[in-house]
Amino acid sequence: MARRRVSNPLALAVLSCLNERPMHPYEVSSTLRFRGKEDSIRINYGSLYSVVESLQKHGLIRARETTREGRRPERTVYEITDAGVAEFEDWLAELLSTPVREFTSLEAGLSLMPGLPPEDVAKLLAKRADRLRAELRTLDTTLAEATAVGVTDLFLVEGTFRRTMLSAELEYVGSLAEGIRTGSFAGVKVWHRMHELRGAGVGLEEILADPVGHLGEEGRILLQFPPG
Amino acid sequence: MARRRVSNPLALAVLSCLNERPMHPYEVSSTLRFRGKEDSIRINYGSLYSVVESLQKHGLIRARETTREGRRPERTVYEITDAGVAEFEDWLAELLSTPVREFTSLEAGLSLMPGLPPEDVAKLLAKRADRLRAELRTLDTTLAEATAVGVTDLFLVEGTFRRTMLSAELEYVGSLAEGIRTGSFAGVKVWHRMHELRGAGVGLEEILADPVGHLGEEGRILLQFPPG
DNA sequence: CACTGAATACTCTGATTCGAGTAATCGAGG
DNA sequence: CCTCGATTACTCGAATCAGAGTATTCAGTG
Repeated sequence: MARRRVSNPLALAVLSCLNERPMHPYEVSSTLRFRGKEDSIRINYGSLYSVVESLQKHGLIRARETTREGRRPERTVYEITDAGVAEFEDWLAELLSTPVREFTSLEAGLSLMPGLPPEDVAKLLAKRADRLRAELRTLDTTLAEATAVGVTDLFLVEGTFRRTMLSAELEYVGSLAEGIRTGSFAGVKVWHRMHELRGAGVGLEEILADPVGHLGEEGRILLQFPPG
Repeated sequence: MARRRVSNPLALAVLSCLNERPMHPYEVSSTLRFRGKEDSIRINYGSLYSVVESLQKHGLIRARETTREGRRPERTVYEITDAGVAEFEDWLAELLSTPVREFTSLEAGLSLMPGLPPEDVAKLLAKRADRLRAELRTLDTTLAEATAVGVTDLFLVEGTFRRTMLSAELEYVGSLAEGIRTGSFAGVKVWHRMHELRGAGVGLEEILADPVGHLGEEGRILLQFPPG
């Protein structure tokens, strides 16, 4: 997605609004907010105005008129260009069809989790599971309410997608927490022993220099695959 | 996560390395690469050096010595401070225990998908499903190979997590594509008709001004919940 | 009819991020 | 012994982002 002139998804949302009819930036942001898009696309003023300027610079939108009512700040109404329509369709098609590697904070956390003792990690993950369950409950009631009022699947798609992903995360996190707690998760013993030694004042560097000596045969694995 | 002085997850990875032993920045990056962390944490030089500087500025790490071999650029070796260790543990605990709203590009795409005709979207999503299947195959062989060499669960956790999430996404995307194709997904008819009219030269603005007139009773929903 | 809080409509600045670019060293091959 | 590509070790600048801050209008309240 780096090759697009304007890469912020907010720009796509702007194009989507202007594809409907000309608007001024603030109207774009209110429209998006009203339609609940802020739940799937980060909207903030700083980005909005720089994104609009950038879209204009690249010929994807053009200023139509600048009006001023009373002593209010002036409003510039923009309209989409043909190039803008093409970019909108192409970009949207790409977003839907092409998975991109996204780095989540949980992945970062998991990849560095050996930095905390297993008992702590198990507790932290269990807490996360609780919070995920709470989020899921909220989301479910929101979805149920919307359905009750007659909103169709089409407008709930972001919500149901989020539901799917949250629920997959919950299942993973829950069973991981359990596996660490009960020790069924392979590697917990060495992991635990490592923190025991550290607590006793042995440096990580020392342990890694001679894992078998400090941790027994199970530590051998660290020679090839050091922890994070 | 905005309240942390240094918010880039790369900073956490740096702390994690320095928690092991003092290193110079480039060594940190090689270590992380060698351990495969670049798959879960974005590592790039630009960020690395500014993150290191920022960590130093906030007293979480400190420069230990600056050496120079021959005419090579000089290397500054950093070590973690007590405050740094505390920050590392606290931050890691937060990452593991607290879900944060993350905006994925697919969510953005889904929330704006009414901008393309349903037939196109169904095809694009089917393509995505294919690509997800391919990614899953690759990931599965990687995991199988690692297991075969004796790597324990502990060091495969990022991979198995990614597997879970990919597979949940695949299931959702696959069934969404199918639902749109077959019409079992509620709202497809109106959505299709809208693009038919647009193709015939009717503006979106016009349609939205009188949805029932243009789309029949099913268009009524647009009065309350306009599309994206 | 003065006051308050919400909504309108941006502007500005500092911080971050990215990735291309630079420049030296080292080992392998012809 | 000379060169070529890989590795080491960063530097720099342009672009982007975030979000606090500003200034005006308007609707409702006492």
